[in-house]
Order: sequence, then structure tokens, then C-alpha cells
Amino acid sequence: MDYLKETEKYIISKGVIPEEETRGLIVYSADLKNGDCCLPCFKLSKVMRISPVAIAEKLKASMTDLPPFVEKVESVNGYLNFYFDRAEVTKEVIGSALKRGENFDPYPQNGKTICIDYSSVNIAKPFHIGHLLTTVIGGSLYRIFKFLGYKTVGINHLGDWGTQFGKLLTAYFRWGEGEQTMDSLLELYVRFHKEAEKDPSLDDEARMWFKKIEQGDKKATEVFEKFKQITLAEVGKVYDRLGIVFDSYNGESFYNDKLSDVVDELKRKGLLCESEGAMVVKLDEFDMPPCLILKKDGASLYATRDLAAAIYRKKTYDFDKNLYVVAYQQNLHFKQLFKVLELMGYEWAKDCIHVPFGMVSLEGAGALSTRNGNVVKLADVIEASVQKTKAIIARKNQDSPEADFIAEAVGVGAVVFGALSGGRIKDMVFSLDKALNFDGETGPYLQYTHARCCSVLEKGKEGEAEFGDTDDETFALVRLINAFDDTVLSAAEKYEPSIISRYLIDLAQAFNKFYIDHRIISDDTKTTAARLAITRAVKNTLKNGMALILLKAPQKM
RNA sequence: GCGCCAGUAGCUCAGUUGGAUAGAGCAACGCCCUUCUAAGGCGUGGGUCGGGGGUUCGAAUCCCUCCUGGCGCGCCA
Repeated sequence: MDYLKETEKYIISKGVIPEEETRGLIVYSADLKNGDCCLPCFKLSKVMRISPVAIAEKLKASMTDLPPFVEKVESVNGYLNFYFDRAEVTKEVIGSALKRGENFDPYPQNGKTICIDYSSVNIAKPFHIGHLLTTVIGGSLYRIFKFLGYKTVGINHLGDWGTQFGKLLTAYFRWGEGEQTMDSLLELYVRFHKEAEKDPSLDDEARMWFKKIEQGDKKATEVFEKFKQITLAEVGKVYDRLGIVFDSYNGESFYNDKLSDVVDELKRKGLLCESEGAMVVKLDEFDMPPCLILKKDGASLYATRDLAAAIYRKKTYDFDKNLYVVAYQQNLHFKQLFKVLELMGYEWAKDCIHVPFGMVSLEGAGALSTRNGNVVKLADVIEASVQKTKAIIARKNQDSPEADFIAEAVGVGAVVFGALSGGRIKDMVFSLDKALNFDGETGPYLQYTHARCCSVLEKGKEGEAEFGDTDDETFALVRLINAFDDTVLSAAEKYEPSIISRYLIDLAQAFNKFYIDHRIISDDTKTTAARLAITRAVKNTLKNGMALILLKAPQKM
């Protein structure tokens, strides 16, 4: 139940204050001492020309028939404070939470489709921690929107086009024919850049090889396809461990044969003009630099492919929203892209949304760079984290048969949560030590709390609950359980999984306080039943919330 | 130079559509396992919310200005 709305409705029903001015004023109290929610009357004071104190007093006087969930109302310094009937609210909140069961049903299908472009790996380049954010943010948004009843389309817009692949082929045929791995491909790429500094003719050779790929030359295409398979097999393993899925792997090369149509369309609509030898769409009147469509030599550019991709996605999926989970370096690019779509007359341009996130750099080593090999591979970080978890489990002397499963869930969870716990937009300095810290606000903390709930539930006998517990710790927990849906909706609205992460930390902290201060299983069957019901509601809420941020919830750890 | 974003405790960050005394975690120190998982809990210390001005009954939050940092600004993606 939305208690703020209910309270608002009740206040308005009194007819003491203007309805329009009251909407949205009610907030949850910061301090439980001041009640559970309150109406600050200062804004009303301006409209009604009465002092806030007088308004609060007048309202209080009118409230002779409180709704069932409100116990008392107080007027304090211009605030009208509502104290909830805790037993009543607890019963309602825990009751409806338990009704959802262990796995919450998704919202009913809303008939809307959302495309989410994320991860977007580059062929033959290492899958490193720089890709972690786009991968897990996108993967989490995918689950959040699916939960909310959207049809979701996850798109891995592969980086499988460009002169870089000419370079790779050059290096391959010169120094590395035969079986390749991701590592050996990276070595080839790094070696090319080193040698090309001394021998510029290598660049010409690279252009030649890329031209061959473009023309569909058999030898070039075969080798390139092999590189693609090697890459996808490698990153596929990481996706599996992270629980990331895609519905499409259409990358840059996929749009190759759709580019000329886009260019023609731009011409036809009078948007394309020649500038310094290149073809551009001018955006001066929107205070933006021009959007480059074709190079001097007639070759297409990034924007050209993205235009083709957006149009293709609209045609194919008829999306209601089209998300791009791409680093903020490309803010301008997407602004230009969406503006050009708008100028082309596509009203759906407004549904295209760039979801930017911050830069990842390496502790001590600065920016990540594929060229000089300054990378930390995602698979290595995950593996280190899982190994550390195994060591902890061994130390705790719990050689359970599920040890491997738990280590995998917790190790991966630590890495994933580390990436999803902070606001998207902040830059992140990656530190393995920090990623491997399992104390405090971390994924393992959430998982531990969940396992703790499971352990208690296994030992106690659940039964018909009567809620007499109304102390602050218990009630804080109840309020948090009730906030689950608002939290998910807010995360979706802002495309910000970290809102769910923060919420789950709050929930786990509240439960751990509750757990320490309240003996859950005791001789008193009524109290035991009530506390177990709360524990189960917490467990289920944690588990379902964790799934939305890609965290597994083992029963034990 | 212009544009966008960021600046909150030693560190990492919440809080930013204005509401009551600015909150967590990490690190440090001190406590709590003969009762449900100590990957936990409690306590202590730690703040010019980048600076200054303004709007307001009320500002970390809104406006102006300055400082610092990051990113972007034509043929890479």
C-alpha cells in the first residue's frame, strides 16, 4: 500500500486545505520521533495566508475519524505529523509481501518494448574492466524493465568494423598465422602498433586488408570470422557467469548494406551538405557541431551506422524506448544522433535515450588502453574474486557440497555489486583490493544477510502471525519492505540500478539490527511466528531485489 | 576558447523535483560469539556539503559568480 497517497487522500477529504496545493507535499519523516509521515504546512501558508502553525492545528482539529493505519496525529511547529498504527501497517505490509511468494511475479505485460544497447564488445580486443559498467548496468536494466512488464530486447552492438581489423589481419599474416587465442590476438595488435611506428608502410598494408574485408575477399573474411568466433566464445563465458543475456548480436558490420539508404534519405530530405570535402548534417542552429556522415573519401562513419541501427531497430522491434548504455564520452555524439533523427522527421527520436556512465581507470596506471596492453581482464578479476571466496569458505571450515556454487555466486556478486553500487555517472578508479573487499556495503553482505534469513527460517516453525512488535527497529524494517516497488520504479525511471543496490543495503542493515536485537525463535510461539514472517518477507524481498542487480542468493554461505 | 558533467568525513560514496539535528561503508581505536550464520552488531573520533554572493519561513539541494578536476568540441569508435 502507498501510505503517502492514502494519507494525502485522507487530508484532502477533510476539505480544510486546497486540494491542488496539497498534492505531493507529504513526505516520510526523516526521524521516527516526528511520526511516520508528515505534511509541512509552510507552502500552504502562502496560499492560504494563515500561519503554518494555524493550518496544522486546524487540520488536526478536523481529524476526528482517523483511517485504520493511522494511530495519532500531532501538530508541531507547522508540521502535521502522522503516527501510523504499527501493528496494522505491519500486518498489511508483511501479509502482502508474503503473498508474493519466493519469486515475485513480474508486473503484467504493458505491451511496451524497450531496446537496450549494452556491453557492445569489440572483436579481438580483450574484455576488460572498462566493459564492466556497460555490461552490468545494461544487464540490470534489462531485468528491471522485464520485471516491470516490458518486452525487452538486449542488443550487443558488436564492434566488428573498422580499419583496426585491417591492422590485425596485417599482423596475423606477417607474424602469427595459425591457431589464435584472445591473448595472442592482443599481442598481435600491440605488436602492430609498435612496429608501425618504425615502419609506416604497415599502415598502408592495413588499409589494404581492410579494403579486402569490405569487398568480401574470401581469405580476409574467413580469418576475420574466425576472430569473431574466438571473441564471442570468450566473452560468452563471462556473460554466463554474470547472468547477462542478449537477444541480438547485430554489430556494426550488420549495418553495412543499410548505410547507403540512410545517406540517400538524408540527401532526399535536404539535410546533407558538403563541408570541407566531407558530407555533414549541419546543427549550428542547435548549438552543436555538425554531424559527420561521410568522410572525404566517401567512407561512412560512426554516426552513419548508428543512424542506420536506430532506424533498423524501430522497424524491427517498434520500440517504445531505445536505450544506449554507453560511456559519457559520447554525450555529444548521441545528442547529435538524436537530433539528426528528429530532423529526419522521426517522431520516435524522443524515445531514444543515452544512458551514460563514468570512466574506469586503473589504480596507479591511469587510463585503460588496448594499444599498450594496459588492461585488466574482467575474467581475471572475477576469477580472483571467486578464488578469494573459496579461501574464506575453507577458512570457515565449511566443506559443504555447495562450496563451489557458493564461491561462484559470492565471488561474482562482489564484482557485480561493486560496479552497480554507485551512481552511474561517477568515474571509477578500479582497485582489485577494493573489488575483493567483502565487508560492509558489498554484494557478499547482501548475500550473507539473505543466507542468515534462510538459516533462521530453516530452524523455526512458521505459523499464524500476530504483530505485536512495534519497536523502531522492527517498524523500520517493515517500512523498507513496503518500499520495494517504489524503489524499482524509481530505478527504472532514472535508469539507475544503484537505487536498488542502496535500497537493498538499507534493507539488509535494518534486518541485521533487528536480528541482533530480537531473538526470533523463542518459546513464545506467537512472537516467533510474527518475527519469522518478517524474516521471510525480508528474505523474499532481498532475493528478488538482488536478482534485479544480477546477484544470486545462495541459501547458505 | 566554447560546451557538458562532477566537487559532501582521511578514502569510497548516499542524500540533489527545497523541509525538522547532513547519513552509510572502508580505514583507526574499543567492545559483543556457552542461544537463531561474527562475511555480523554496538560504540568513539572524524564536516567551511569546493569558495563567495543571492532567492526563501527554510538551501548540500534553486539562481549568479569564481576555483578545481574529468570529458567532449570534423573526417576514430
